[in-house]
Amino acid sequence: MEGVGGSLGVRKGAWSKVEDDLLTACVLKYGEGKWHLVPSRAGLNRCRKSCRLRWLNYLKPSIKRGEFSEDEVDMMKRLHRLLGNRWSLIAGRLPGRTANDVKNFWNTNVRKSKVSSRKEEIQYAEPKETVKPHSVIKPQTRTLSKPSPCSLRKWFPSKDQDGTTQCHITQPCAASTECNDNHNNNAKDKWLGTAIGDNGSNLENDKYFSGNQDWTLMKDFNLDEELPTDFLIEDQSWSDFFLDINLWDL
DNA sequence: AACATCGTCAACCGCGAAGAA
DNA sequence: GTTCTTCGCGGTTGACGATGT
Repeated sequence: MEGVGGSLGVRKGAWSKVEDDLLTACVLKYGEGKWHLVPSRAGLNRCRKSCRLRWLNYLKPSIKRGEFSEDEVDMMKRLHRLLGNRWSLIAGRLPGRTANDVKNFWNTNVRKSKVSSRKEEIQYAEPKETVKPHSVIKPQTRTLSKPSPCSLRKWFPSKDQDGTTQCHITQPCAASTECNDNHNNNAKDKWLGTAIGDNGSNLENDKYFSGNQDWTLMKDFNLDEELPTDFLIEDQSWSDFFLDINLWDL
């Protein structure tokens, strides 16, 4: 792996202490971001991607080293069941852990243990009752074509007069024409990140899905009676949907 | 001691999304 | 609307140390 790689003469492979020091000094001075400027600023013969990765996965001061605690592993399993291989989202809920750490840990420890210990997998990955195989939640359920106008946290679907599903906050959403099921993955991620308390939000916050005062206590709301069912995927109720993303119930 | 195999984890690659031009 | 650039992500690779034979 070591050596000068590529036709452009950009260095690849393991990082030296000197390179680490240069990169650290650069990021501390200029801050994270603008990675395309980092190699020249730091005086490194590395590509921007390599610089970014080295910082985020190894040099960043907040990174926690050492073994994963039982709690972390437990949380990881729950989140993985919820999110699938969304390592960055999972890592976001594990302070100090990077997506790469989580991914590596999962691929080595958890996967391995699943092979040798089918029992534990059943405990985490399958419902006790043999209903349907539990599918990993992919936020195709209700996503937004653009995250901003619907505001994601404030957004909520309802049926309009002509029968089309629209987004409403306290006022009809400005982007209502885009609020059908045709939404992109980034919005899904942001929405889901919001739903699980990304951005440092509190999972226990009962008002999490609010934005409209009527929805302040979502857990107490009778979802199935009040919400439009045409927004749900087949054979799913709103209760099912919100149940799925209630981490505290996992 | 020598070799083979396994496990870990840092690093690379390719792709898609988003924003700017 | 199209093209280009940048960023961020997940999948994969490969170096290297540990362990087994």
